[in-house]
Amino acid sequence: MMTATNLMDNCYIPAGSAAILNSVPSTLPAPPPATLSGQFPYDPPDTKEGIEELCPVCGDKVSGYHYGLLTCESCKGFFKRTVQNKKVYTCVADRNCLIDKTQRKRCPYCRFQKCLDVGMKLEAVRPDRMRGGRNKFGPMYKRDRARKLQMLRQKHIVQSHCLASPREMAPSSPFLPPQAVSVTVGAPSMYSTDLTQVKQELIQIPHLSSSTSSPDSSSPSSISTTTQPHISMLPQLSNQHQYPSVSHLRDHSKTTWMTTTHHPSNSIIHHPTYSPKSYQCDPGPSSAVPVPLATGGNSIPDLIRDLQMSFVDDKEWQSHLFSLLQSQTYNQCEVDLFELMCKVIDQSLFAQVDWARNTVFFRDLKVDDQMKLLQNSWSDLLLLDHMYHRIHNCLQEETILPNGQKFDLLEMALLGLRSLSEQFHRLSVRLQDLKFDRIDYICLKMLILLDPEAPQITNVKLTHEAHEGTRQALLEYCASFYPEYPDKYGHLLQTMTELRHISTQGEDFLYYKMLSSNASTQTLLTEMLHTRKK
DNA sequence: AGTCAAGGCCAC
DNA sequence: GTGGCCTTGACT
Repeated sequence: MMTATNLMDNCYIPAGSAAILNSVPSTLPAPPPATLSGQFPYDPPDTKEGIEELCPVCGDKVSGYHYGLLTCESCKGFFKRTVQNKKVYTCVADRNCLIDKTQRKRCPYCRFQKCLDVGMKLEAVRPDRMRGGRNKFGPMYKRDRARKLQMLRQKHIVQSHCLASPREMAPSSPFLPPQAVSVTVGAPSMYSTDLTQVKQELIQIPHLSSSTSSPDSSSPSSISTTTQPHISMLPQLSNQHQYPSVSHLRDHSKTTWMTTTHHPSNSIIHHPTYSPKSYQCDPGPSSAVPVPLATGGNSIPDLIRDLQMSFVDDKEWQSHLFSLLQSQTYNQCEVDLFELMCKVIDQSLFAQVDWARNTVFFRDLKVDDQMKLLQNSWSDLLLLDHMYHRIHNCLQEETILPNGQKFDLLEMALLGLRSLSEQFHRLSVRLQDLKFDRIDYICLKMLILLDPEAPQITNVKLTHEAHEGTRQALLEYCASFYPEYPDKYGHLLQTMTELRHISTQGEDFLYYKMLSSNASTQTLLTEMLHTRKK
């Protein structure tokens, strides 16, 4: 429950975040109707046209930048009153009330929650109530205006080009779907339709709260704990924690977390509209295993067939990644890239948890052992995922976020340590030389996860048997399908040693960077980092 | 002097 | 309590 005393505190944790974790998200305002700019496409758009948007909280007309982003006058006033007067609201329903122009007055609790969700900044409300003047957000507003104008101009250029030859149009980033280049005006129209659809597909998916950033924040210490919980894949946990901790997972698991059956939507988030350009180089259906012809009539070992069942489609993996990035930057003028990286890694960890708990062997282990195994392997798994998707699905090194910022995907895979990229590339080349395929990837992930030497696991026997079984299956597979690579199996295992070498350095880097930046310890990521260093 | 994002005012 | 309009004042 939101309290008066912690409202202005930097560490304020929105009361609704936990509740929203497993509730139906309130919908974003409906996209504005498709309209044609008067003289489009012959006149360039002006600045004003660029901010003709709808309030991200209620969908009313925007009156300007207020507390960090473009909102309407009423939400501005509401946010100000709430923060200044330290209002405490409660929701009489399920903390997931629809907030739109006509219903925004019904539930102040959900309205304030949504204000925080979309990125309104508590710190922009002045404690001293001083009038007039400018605050630190001024430059951010300016950049955002410039960026919106530029995007609008680009859109007009692309649009005119598209009208001339629609088939030649290609999105410039995963966040700019072909549909975005519709005949509409205003930035939200470029994304809100997509997000609404995404959110509808996520109705069953529990939420994770997350942070927005201040424009000048260069370290997580300046994170304001407002949330953007619309898109997430997390189990609901404590009210007290912005993020669930591993220990929470442990407790919670006894009721729902580890015992729930796998639902595809829990780990697979469809992004309905965009299509990353990286797929253009995808030679075929990514979920179809690129299996070479077996010699001597051999078939894929049964175990591997079972393992394949728990793996999401490759395209959906990327789709999920870009959905996360999009949701974390939607309607944000500017985000702190380090903070964003940590958030995405953190949520990737939950995806990793979700995947692992549905895999053979692992699901038979006790929760404590499951946690130990994940703590032992998460960074290797993250790195291997990126490496695989880079090799087979043309995952880009970097991407342009919806707000125009550049985000380094490779740096994220390296846990922030960009200097490891050369080692990463070398290892990628080695794997490519070994004809590293999807089954190799699946087996290696399992071998990394089911490490019988992981510290403090109790059921060493089962873990060892699982590891041995997988190892044997991979060995058979390599021998049957890649006879021309006599020691493919052995080389694959060697690369895993190198993989760990890279991920360990990344972990060290991230650990000390987060430590020195006084980051929140209430994320799964920080908990994983701390656990490994204990 | 103009801009615009803060806070304030007050009819509803 | 809400929300449209007003006042303020740093910044350009």
